Amino acid sequence: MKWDTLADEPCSVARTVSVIGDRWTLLILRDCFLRVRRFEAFQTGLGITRHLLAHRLKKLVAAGVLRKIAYQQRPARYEYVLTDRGLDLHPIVMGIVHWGDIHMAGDSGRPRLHRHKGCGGLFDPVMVCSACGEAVTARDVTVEPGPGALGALV
Amino acid sequence: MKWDTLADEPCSVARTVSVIGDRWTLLILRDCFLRVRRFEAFQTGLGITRHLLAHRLKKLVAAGVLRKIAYQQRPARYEYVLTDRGLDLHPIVMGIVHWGDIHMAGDSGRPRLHRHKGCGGLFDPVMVCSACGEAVTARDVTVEPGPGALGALV
DNA sequence: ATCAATCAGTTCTTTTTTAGAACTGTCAAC
DNA sequence: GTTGACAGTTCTAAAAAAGAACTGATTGAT
Repeated sequence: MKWDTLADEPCSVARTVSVIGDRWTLLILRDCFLRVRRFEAFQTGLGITRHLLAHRLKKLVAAGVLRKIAYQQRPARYEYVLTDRGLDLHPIVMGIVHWGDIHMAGDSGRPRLHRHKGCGGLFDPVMVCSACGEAVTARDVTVEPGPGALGALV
Repeated sequence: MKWDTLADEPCSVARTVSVIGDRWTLLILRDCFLRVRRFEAFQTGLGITRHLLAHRLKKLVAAGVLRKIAYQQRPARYEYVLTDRGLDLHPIVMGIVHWGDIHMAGDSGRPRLHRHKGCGGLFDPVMVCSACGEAVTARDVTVEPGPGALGALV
């Protein structure tokens, strides 16, 4: 399988992975949600090579996840900010954070805490069913082919 | 930055990404949640090279996400199944699916549907606040250092 | 008894990607 | 007019992945 064909698979996981399924991309997105916006800030914060950072940012812009906003002219300089499409990745990033908090935090505890502006409390993300509102775990879910399925389920 | 140092960063995203932040690994996990268990099934379904599949499975077992269960002796043959730790990745995978459903499904619609056994309905995953139960979006969240933070926030 | 098939890998070479460092160009401030 | 900030680009070397063939244990068919 070639990576450029991944986006064409009849699978939402494969399609999403074709956009964000790369280690540096996920770390860049983490920084985006932490309000990092500029090339130098990404580069020094992450330790990514400048070459790769330029490449990844370009890809995220092309995918509609980030957009460039000029913050000065002469020389033209841009900030990279999340689009609505990019903001929709928040549950994925929060899910990643939460798994790390639960399974990878050492004795010193979790590195970051999240506060919900709505209620003012510290919180963990909980996944619930859009139909009934109850919390959902892996064992509560069955999968069936949808209209966009082309063939076998797997 | 070397990838083996990623797990030691004071960041739950980096730590989780050190386990699952790779395209093939995410696709393998998708198949795990779809009840794929055997080497040949992963390999033919994904089109991954056998070399890489063996490597990724070994890594996931070492990380405690999958475990090997013998389904026959002579020759010894194993199935790879999700541990509890692996099942906890479900919200991440569902988040990935949901983003693809919303942003990458074409006119033919989403490739797969999910049914909640609890209520019997088709559903989308919704992320809510563990403190108040309300739905949470990116704009509703602020981040602060936790006990495991070693230094700067970003 | 022999042959083909199944399954889970391993081993090789070639190609692609990433790391790491240095370089370019535009401007502002000193 | 020199230095420094910023946002890249361009190299080469090292690492990872692709692609294909091979191993080895066993079962079932001929």
